[in-house]
Amino acid sequence: MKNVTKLIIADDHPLFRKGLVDLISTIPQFSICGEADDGIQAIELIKKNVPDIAILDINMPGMNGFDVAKKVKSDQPSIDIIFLTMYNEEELFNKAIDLGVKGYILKECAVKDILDCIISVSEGKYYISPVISDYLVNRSSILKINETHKSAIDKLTPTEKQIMQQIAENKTSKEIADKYFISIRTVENHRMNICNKLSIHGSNALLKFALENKHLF
Amino acid sequence: MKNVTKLIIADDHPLFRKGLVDLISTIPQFSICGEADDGIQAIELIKKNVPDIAILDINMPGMNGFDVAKKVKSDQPSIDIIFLTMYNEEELFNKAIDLGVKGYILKECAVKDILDCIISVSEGKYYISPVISDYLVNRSSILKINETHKSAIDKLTPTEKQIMQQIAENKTSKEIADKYFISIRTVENHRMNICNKLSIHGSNALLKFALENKHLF
DNA sequence: TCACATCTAAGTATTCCTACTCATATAAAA
DNA sequence: TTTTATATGAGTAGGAATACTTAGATGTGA
Repeated sequence: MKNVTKLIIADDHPLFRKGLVDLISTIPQFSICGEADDGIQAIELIKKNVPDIAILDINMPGMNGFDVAKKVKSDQPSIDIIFLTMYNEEELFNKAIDLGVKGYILKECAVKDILDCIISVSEGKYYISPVISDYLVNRSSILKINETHKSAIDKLTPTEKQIMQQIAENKTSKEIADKYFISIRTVENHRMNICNKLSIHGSNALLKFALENKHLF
Repeated sequence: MKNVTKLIIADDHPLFRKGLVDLISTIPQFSICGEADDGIQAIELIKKNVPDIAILDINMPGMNGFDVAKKVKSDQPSIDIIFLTMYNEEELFNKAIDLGVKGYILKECAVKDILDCIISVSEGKYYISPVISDYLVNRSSILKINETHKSAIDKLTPTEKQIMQQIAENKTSKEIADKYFISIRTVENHRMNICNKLSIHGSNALLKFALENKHLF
């Protein structure tokens, strides 16, 4: 393991950047080998100074954090990347994970969390902000929609819930019928009754609902 | 805010429970008002001693953590619940969130994380283990499958990706055709080409794939 | 006993998706 | 220039889901 971890910070807000630099400077284990105002400057600095970790703001002029991360990952894959962002949106988070980003923290996080993140990543671990829990709890696909549907789901009979489980596993009506030794028409009737109870309409609506609420049945 | 936070711990592994008790005892802010071996005992203790927070193992004999949490949430909803579990599975995690559980940590977590969790919950915040990041990264729906499919997705042409986005939004071929002023047959051809490129077969397979990989297009 | 919910099953019709083949136009690449 | 990839469109076929109606069997609770 290295003695000193070299960091580069890219953020277009000077004040925030200064705060971060000061914070990191209190830890002797880390040294900051560059600061960037925007994405393009970040790329150049990373190429020139070859840090261990690059801390990137997602929202920057010129190239955004994603563009920078993509470029770095293809040119210098050994450099770890931390996203430091204001946006706690699931889409962005998932995209970041897919890009191979090692850390994801929100700017609203406590100072301690930000340091924890940098330390974890420097130790080769992943770190995702605990505050993400709030977005996990608040995001539509888990709670907002579910709260609405949960009561409706309770209206389903045991057999109907069983059918929903099978639908969520992408089984066709025929497969479900064969599995439980009942007529395919019975399964189709259950499907229709479920659709009515849940106020679901349109083609494949049930499959979509079942996939999204899989864990509730 | 209270001065002392009362905790109950339910876990069927005595050694682990002792470790946890010792750990928590080092913090004067917390006091342990009960320990349980199994779910039923946990319920009784919680009813009798009325803690602020209940720390529950998911895998317990008799009633499991979910059963206990459900009962507590309906009888004494003001009591916060923390799940402490060996299982880092998405299904369990989502179920826990839906139950209104405030903390979710894995037993493999660092001691510090476990303390952070209890402190956060005692302050009214949610806390989900940073190590969850590992499961987020490793779980099939984000990486294992995506890694396999990502290369395949790159083979899609821009138009095909556009079609996939629409499919992920649950649009029918007809709706997509109308939106882009092209023939429904063109859309259907794109669908088929996409199916071939991704080696997808069967009814609704494309919809399912699109929903699961929404964020990649 | 009567009412109600649930599970079972079928008839009919429509819409949508999948599968496979063929064809034309265009633009980029070899 | 010839090939290749891409986007466009159509013919034919079959499988599957949705929509709506009707109806018998069973069990539970009032």
